[in-house]
Amino acid sequence: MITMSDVARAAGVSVMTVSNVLNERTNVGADTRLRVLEVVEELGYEINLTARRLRSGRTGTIGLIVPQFDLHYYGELASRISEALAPEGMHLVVEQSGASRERELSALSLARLQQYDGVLLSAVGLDMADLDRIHPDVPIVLLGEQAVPERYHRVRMGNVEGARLATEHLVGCGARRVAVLGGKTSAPHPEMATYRTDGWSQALDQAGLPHDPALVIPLTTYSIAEARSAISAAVDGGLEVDAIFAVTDEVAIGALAGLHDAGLRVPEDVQLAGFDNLGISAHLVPGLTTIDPDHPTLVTEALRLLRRQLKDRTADPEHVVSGARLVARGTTRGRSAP
Amino acid sequence: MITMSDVARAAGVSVMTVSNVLNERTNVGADTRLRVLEVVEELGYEINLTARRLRSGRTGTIGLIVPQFDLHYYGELASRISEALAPEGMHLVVEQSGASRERELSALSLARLQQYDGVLLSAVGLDMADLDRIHPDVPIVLLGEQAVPERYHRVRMGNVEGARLATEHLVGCGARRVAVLGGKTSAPHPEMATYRTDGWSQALDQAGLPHDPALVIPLTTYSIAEARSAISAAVDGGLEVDAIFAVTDEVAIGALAGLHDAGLRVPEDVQLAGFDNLGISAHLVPGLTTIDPDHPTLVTEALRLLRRQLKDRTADPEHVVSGARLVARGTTRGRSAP
DNA sequence: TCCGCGAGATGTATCGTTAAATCTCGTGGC
DNA sequence: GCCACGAGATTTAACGATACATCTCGCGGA
Repeated sequence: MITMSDVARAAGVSVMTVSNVLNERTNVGADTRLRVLEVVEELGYEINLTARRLRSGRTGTIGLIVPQFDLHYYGELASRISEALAPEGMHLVVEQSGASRERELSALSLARLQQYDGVLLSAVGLDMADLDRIHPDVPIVLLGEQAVPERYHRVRMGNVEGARLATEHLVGCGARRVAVLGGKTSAPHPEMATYRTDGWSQALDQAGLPHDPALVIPLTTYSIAEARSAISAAVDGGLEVDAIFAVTDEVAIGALAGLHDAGLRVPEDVQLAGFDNLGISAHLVPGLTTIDPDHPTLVTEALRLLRRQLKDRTADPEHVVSGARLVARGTTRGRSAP
Repeated sequence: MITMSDVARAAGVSVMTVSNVLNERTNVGADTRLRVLEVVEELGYEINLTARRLRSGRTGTIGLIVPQFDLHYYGELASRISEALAPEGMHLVVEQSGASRERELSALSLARLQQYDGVLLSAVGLDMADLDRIHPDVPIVLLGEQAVPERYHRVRMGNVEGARLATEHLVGCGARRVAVLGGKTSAPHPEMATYRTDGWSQALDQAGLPHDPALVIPLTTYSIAEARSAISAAVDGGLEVDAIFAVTDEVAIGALAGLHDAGLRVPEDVQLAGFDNLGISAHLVPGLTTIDPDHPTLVTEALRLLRRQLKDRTADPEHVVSGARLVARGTTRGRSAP
């Protein structure tokens, strides 16, 4: 391994001068700078980021912690963030916390957090108390829906509003019995599913429709496979619905398959709406009606909050909520979106 | 920040003893060990991985570099690898190289590679010459299909064989004009698309079917959206086919939508087969016939090759090819898979 | 002539940990 | 009673970079 002192020796200057050149600091003569750069090139020297980090604290790397790589939502999120950071010379690495409280806590250990200049955390397994226990010296922005202590900076979607829009749309398209797939009416701590179920519930109230508890179909992993079998089972079990609000697009994809298994047509027999507006959702057959949570704003805002903390550790925490917009497609019988 | 010497002072021992305790080394008395652990707990001390890495070289972290987070294949890959590493106490972080040569090279800079104990590289933008130029001191295993210098350890799928199986299956189900979506007949360097096109081509030869160059529909990003519009455009342009072999499932999903746009039914008018057996493929409507590249083996073998290099830097390079298996589902008219 | 100044370069201490060498005893063999 | 031995603990010197203080000069002003 070639170090800075190898370069310094070869260029006939001090280590400090090499460091100054590479960090574009002042007080280096033009000719010296050139000589150093030549030698760097010639020896193929590259800086040791570990050493720099230990000494200076800066890493140039942002960490994103997500529950699962293979939920499409997180893949898209990671991709967007990575692209947004690239032009600033920052660099994203993604870790999977595995959706369990235990692994999420381990991903949030000081040891692991220290490795980043900042962390974007999309937690699901942690509750308020866990988050309260963590006092990292690294800027963190929470992405997500669960309740969090005030001191955290945070960006989230307009869950209740979005779910209400989706459900209203289903009702507006003639639905009278709207199930919520992945719904959750009570939980020790509010989270994505409870908020979206609230929105569903509000829309039903507003429309004067009853909400039969049988219409809430719970899920635990929110995977396509689980959603599919849940829907199949529900229909086989005699559940009668004319519409389904799926709490995520991933779940809606499973519902599409499950309804097909049960011999029901979408949207003729049962209408369907999701939430997230995944890239794939526009390309399903039929196209999935869904809620667009305004991904670009989510990303922009999350990075803005992060940069703000990077500049000023004591910046006041901010909670940002992105707007929700309905995207009507083939799984519902309404007119197309504007 | 609390350091080891804070712990040492509080426990009335030397820093080295704390280090010995935390690293479970011998020559520490039982009572001393307990006292140290108590103090660690009490102060909430966590090791500084950066310092450890600088001194010892070990990081406990494996890097996975993929072109795009939002291609479903890579999300699933990352998830599988992450789960496989967890029980060994190793830890996966994923980076996106953005599919461009430039960004891929930057992800492979010594500086970035040094951060990991080992690297799994799923490169697409790099050619043989680029890979030949890189001489990292970190164990690398290449995952993927392009031609690579002999000295690299590598795991890949049975591309040609798989593509042949898929195409044979289509032909066996009565297809006579089989297009290859995402196909590429010539390229400066062989890659995923060329190998799979070769397999398609072999199957046609074997069946005595001509391969009209118009049947090769090229793509550049292999995204769902691109595939969809390519198929729409091809059909609108007068292309007549009774089957499509899509080089990836992602592309097949786009084809499904594109065929629907063109008013063609699957599998009645046009049969369809993909490659990769993504998680979602079983849950499309109709279910996607595809090639299963044996993901578990791919992951197991990749990690085996990595561990082998971790143990012995000079281990002879190995090239592993996983087996391909047809999974017949609703997009083709054959009997179901065994 | 002398001093102050600043550009250009260097020296030194340090970040927090670990490898390797060293020190300190109590014990058992002869 | 002496010495070898090894468990238990400590000391020392890095790992490769950077922050900060310092040094050297040539030059212009008093």
